[in-house]
Amino acid sequence: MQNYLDVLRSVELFKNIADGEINTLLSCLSARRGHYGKNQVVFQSGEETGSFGVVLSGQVQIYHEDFYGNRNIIATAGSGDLFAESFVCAEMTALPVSVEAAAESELLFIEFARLAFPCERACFFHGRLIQNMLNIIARKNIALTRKLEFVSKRTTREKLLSYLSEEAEKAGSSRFAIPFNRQELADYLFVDRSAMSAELSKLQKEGLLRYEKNRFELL
Amino acid sequence: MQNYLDVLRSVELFKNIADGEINTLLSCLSARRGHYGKNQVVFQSGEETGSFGVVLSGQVQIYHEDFYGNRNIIATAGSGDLFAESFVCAEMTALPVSVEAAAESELLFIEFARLAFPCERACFFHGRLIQNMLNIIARKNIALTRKLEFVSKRTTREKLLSYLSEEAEKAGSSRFAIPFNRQELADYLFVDRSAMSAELSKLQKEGLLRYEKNRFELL
DNA sequence: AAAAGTATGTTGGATTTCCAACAAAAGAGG
DNA sequence: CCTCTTTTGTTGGAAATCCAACATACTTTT
Repeated sequence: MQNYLDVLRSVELFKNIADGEINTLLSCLSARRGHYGKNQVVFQSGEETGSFGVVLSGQVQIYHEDFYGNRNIIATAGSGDLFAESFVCAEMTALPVSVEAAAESELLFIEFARLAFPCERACFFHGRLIQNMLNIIARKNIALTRKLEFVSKRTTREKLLSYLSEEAEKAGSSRFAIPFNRQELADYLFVDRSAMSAELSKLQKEGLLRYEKNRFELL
Repeated sequence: MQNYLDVLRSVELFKNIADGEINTLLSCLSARRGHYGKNQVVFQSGEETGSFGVVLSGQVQIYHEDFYGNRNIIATAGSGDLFAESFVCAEMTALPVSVEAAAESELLFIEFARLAFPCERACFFHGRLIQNMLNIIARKNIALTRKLEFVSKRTTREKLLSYLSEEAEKAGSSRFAIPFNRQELADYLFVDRSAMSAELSKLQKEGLLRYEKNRFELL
């Protein structure tokens, strides 16, 4: 695992755990490592698993296939990210999604039970780990709720304004930068890029907004 | 607290904790109780709090006010529900939302730190509680992701089909009942009720679907 | 500096939603 | 059984989105 120490250090789940402890921890958790080729299936929908994953290198795609066989990409996880952790923490019996390597990937699997229940050696980090996990999932929760607030709006204009207004709030200023380019923002808000671009122009013409690249100002 | 024992029993956070233990637990957590009149503010946006709430009776509304002062209702919590738990578990410094009593309510407040860190008496239930909390938040997470998958679709038709297709999958059958009436479903999918009703008729006419009341069949 | 590639803005027509108003059906209560 | 209320379905016009295509500006590469 030595060669992935820099990645492991950046994994939020291992926050506040000293480098020296990570190896102990991984063996206590009996973490397994696996190598996956591009497009190789990691988890199959319907499968039962007590383990979640950590991406050491490469990238995986989490997707859902509906009744008609359409594949819906729910998320992608890159180096340092967790995947399938919510399902495992919710103690779901069967996975409602599939996971596939989007590129050649090195993955780490950790059993939830090992993480959640103190071991006989009473390793100190179990408490830390479960708290980190709670933190991660709670943050994801907040991000999802936030996004849902934007996309609940009916028009592109309203979506934009609610998004931008919250970015302003977050920045504590009416002038702020956003972490998206136009296409990414459109994807995030589930709208058409060109229509969104047009709406942005309109908002600027109407004097509600000023922008240049990814820097905005609400007026 | 005696008079609320039946509610406390139904609180998911206290799952797998014996009735007899609940009083010990509440005092170990130094839970505070509070009475709120209708429209009284429980938490103010921007406020710092280390406590989350449990609704013992009545109802609270969690909402967000944007740049322009529009109030956005994010959720309502009724008897037995938690509120503000994600923010506290994410260790956010300031609340990004406000909470207000929607009716005369009896609320319970629990400090996250008390819940997460074992006390000097090493009460056994701390581990249980934090695991329950992880479970609750993970489930909410899954529900939010699920909803986001539906509302990410551009047309009412696609939203309906993806929602119904997942309900079918959940039920393990192409015949299933949904927990919403038309208005509720429209609100859930963020679409217009009448347009959705029309789209449902159309789907039925086209032979993709059969329905009656809240019972559906995918074809 | 030229060329290729990427990001953003603009426009018009087809499609879809939204909105408001109304009709029909179902349910609740007296 | 009748009345009142709620739920669901229907319709037409206004508004908004989507889509495709293209123009322009900006970046990166060679």
